[in-house]
Amino acid sequence: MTGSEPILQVALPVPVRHPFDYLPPRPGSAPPVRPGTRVRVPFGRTSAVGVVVGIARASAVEARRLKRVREVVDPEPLLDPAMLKLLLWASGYFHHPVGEVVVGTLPKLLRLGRAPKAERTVRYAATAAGAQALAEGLGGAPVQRHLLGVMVGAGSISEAELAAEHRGWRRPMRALIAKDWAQPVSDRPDPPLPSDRPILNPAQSRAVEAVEACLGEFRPFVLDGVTGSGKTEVYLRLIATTVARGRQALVLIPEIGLTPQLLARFNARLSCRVVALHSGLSDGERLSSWTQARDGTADVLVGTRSAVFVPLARPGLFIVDEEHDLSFKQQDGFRYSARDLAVVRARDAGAPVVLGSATPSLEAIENVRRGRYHRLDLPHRAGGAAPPRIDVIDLRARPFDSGLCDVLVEALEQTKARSEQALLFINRRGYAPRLMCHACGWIADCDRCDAHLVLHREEGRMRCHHCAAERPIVSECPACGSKNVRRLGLGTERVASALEKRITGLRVARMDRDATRRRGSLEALLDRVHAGEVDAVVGTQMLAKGHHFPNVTLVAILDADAGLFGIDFRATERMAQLLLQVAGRAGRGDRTGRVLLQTHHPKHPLLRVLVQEGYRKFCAEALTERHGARLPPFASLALVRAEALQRDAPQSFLRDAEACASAHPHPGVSVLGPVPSPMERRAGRYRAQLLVDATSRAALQRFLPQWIAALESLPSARKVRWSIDVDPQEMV
DNA sequence: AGCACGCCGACT
DNA sequence: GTCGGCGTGCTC
Repeated sequence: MTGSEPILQVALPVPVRHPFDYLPPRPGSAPPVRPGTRVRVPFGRTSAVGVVVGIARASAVEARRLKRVREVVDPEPLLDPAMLKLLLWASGYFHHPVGEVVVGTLPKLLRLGRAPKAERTVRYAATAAGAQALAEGLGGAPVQRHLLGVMVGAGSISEAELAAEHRGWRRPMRALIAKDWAQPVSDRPDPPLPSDRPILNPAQSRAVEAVEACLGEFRPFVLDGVTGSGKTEVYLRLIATTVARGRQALVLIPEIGLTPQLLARFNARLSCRVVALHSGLSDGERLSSWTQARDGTADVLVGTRSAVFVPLARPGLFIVDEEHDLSFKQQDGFRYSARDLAVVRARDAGAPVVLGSATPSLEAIENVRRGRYHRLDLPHRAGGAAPPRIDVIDLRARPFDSGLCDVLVEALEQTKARSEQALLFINRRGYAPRLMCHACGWIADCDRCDAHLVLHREEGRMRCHHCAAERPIVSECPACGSKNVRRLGLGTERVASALEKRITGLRVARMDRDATRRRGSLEALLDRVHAGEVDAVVGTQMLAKGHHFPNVTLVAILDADAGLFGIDFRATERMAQLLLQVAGRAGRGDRTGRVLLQTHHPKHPLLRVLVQEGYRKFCAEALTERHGARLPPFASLALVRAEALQRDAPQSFLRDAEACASAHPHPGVSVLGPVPSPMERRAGRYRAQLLVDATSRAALQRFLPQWIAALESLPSARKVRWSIDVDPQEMV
């Protein structure tokens, strides 16, 4: 169909792989709508906000079925060509519907059609009278005096900071304002003066100089720095230089609870405007950060993976901290890799990208070997602290109780005697991961998943860690009536309570998702550890991630076996990274640390190489293995997952999918499966998967588009929910 | 994703 | 006789 009017191709937030064609709002009249502009369009029986992604001269849809754009939302395109290009590229590469990518990654308020707007943050400051009243110790309730003190100390304070000081701050603030002791101040604060810069060590200087020499051109760097070697300091210098040259920096960080600490450090050190984007923000705050980054009123954007989709007015530097971290890959819906997209963005923008980690991913290491990425080493801990000693403890030869062997107990007692602290790592929350009848072998299982229920003693419940199921704890076997029901295995709760019994006076804290669920409880726990009110912390993954505990000199990994025999080919890589990240918590400051690693497999080759020869050697061996097995980074994978309430539906769909692939073979592409997922039933649904193995990204991307089109028209596809995961990180 | 249409069970 | 269950199909 060819018409005289242009056709607007509009991405709408629906799971449909193509954009929808519309006619412009008024024939001829209004200025032409450019790509990147939001429009409100009639859609089915309702209306929707979408983004114009292209303009065509003709449409494949019959002219009489074309509707007209109802309203142009943006006077100027919301998304610049660079961001639109990235989004369309991501939609194509990860094979996710264009509307869910282009519209779905916008902040909620923009999705709803609101104008981009930098929220004016309201701040409060003490008046001169207030400061005087405080100095003279004049009346006022304790909370009022506290808030007054904070305002006098900090100059001014935002609503968010006030909420952190005191939850019900509004009423006392009103009282202070009524007495003319405080007043709202409208404008944003002046950027703080940078505090003193630490002197860089030679390795840090070399890293900074190497990247600075490339500002203004695309160059990927891997900043390989052991824990405590001062990677953040390198970032700060690079950001300062970038901003001084009039450019912006984007810093991606993993999804962990220490964004506020990192932001505080950035704010204290950078004399420019830093905004954040993470899960703790309100919709208004998200819109504000987005707008400031896009308009260039902010110089630095620090955020978790979704921040990779925020436009920048003057992009100059991209940083991905802890690039090996899994949280950069979205695990549902639009399964993108923020780390890889940051590299694509840097290339498009002609800017350097720095991928930092103490334990770089095998992909990053291989890219260095091929000369595509440039490696920067920070081999020494800042301040010259010695690396921790790692002792492998053979559990086979030794009695141990609740995960605590004699060597560990003794080490804990010595640590406490020296008034130092210990971290104990166990990758399972709850009290015991199984409840079993000793008489008949019955085990408490989830009804809806292929998983055991985990006993949570404090709550008095058994909970499934894969769905919402929970039940009260039974003391009698429901199968045979025996009272001999035993709690098997270890979780953080059990280890913590065993520790308290075993070592009298030991002050134990727990750090896992259960213990830190409440807002602010993680911060409170960290404060207690820093204040020395805790001798030992028992925790999960969370412990591994970047918290600074200067007084910790002992780290124990209670069950190093868990990751040695995983089904996922990446299990050992993950295990190695986790071990080193946890071990990195030991011995900061001027004290040497010690790491105890409990295992039943002390001779396991992974442990031996890792402990005796280090991460580099481990990676070299792992890469040799991957090369032999033709696995990533020497191959490119995609995973099709399917799930359904009927047991056979996922497998029969995937068998049809496999048949489609075999009917049209592609060079360099093979399809393996289908196989049931490692946990076949989850939340009441049966799941299966099909692996696509290609010799290269190019081969994979040549194969996928037409194959996916074929899958969409399979009758068996309508009996399942299916999705495709390009470059899958987890095979679950 | 919404939101309809469309045929089969328990209620006024 | 209706209200409503969620299977199936479409949205330019």
